[in-house]
Amino acid sequence: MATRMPNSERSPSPPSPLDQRDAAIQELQKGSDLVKLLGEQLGRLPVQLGCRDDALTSVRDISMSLDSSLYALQSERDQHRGSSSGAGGPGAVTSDGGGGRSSTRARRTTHRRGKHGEEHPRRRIFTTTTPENDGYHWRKYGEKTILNTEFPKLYYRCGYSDERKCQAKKYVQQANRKHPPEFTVTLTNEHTCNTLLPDQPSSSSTSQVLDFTKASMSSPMDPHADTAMLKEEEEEEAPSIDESTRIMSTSVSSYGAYDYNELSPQSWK
DNA sequence: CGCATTTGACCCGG
DNA sequence: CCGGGTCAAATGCG
Repeated sequence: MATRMPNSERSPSPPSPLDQRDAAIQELQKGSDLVKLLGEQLGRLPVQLGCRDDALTSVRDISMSLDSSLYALQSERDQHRGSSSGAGGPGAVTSDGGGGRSSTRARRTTHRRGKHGEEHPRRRIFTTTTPENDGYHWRKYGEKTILNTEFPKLYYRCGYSDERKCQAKKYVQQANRKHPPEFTVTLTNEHTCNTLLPDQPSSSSTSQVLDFTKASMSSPMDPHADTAMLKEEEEEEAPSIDESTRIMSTSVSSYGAYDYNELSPQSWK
């Protein structure tokens, strides 16, 4: 467990001359996150406001734009840094996966990925509080407890990966246990299927994912309203986990500076 | 009854 | 050898 990043202290401002592109990426990330937050805030507004859905639509639009720009920039930087390969992508897909305890196990001699260095697929890492509704259908295919982490990592894959050959994957891991729990979401392989789920907005059923069916919610906020009770995602762990709560005491709420890990096995602990 | 999730086993890279 | 990622049989839910 001596595997620690030599950089025990992450400096917010790297001394090396950052490209304008990197700066733009950071800002875009921040903007994307903020927009997501805005979307949540909007979503929690009373539906009675007719403009709410329109606003949500706009927010979603903005988010997608930001995401696209971010993605493009990151791809550019990625291939600039790594090899000069033009991103062939997972063209040859070996049918065999990892598991399969069948007796007949053909050893996969073909190199799945990772040529000579940095050929890893695109990887977008960000944090959000609502990993469930990003507009895609995800199918969970695994869950693993990561060392030195408090919460397990959940592995999702595009629901149409079979028919549409969509290799998009998504790893979700709870970052902290605060009440608006944040989740670190790692998104790999852009969606090749354009099967975005029915848009949330529109007039009709507004309760697609969030069940406000019985929530009267006369008042916008209840003083004791804290148990949001996420309809999915993340288990509630055993009640024996306490340890010392000294980790990450850096501020509560208010996020002026986010910590974006980029292809680095960094951990909070 | 069909589908998504669960969960232990397996495989691979470091 | 260990840890992370994936598969696929079993189970639960609609």
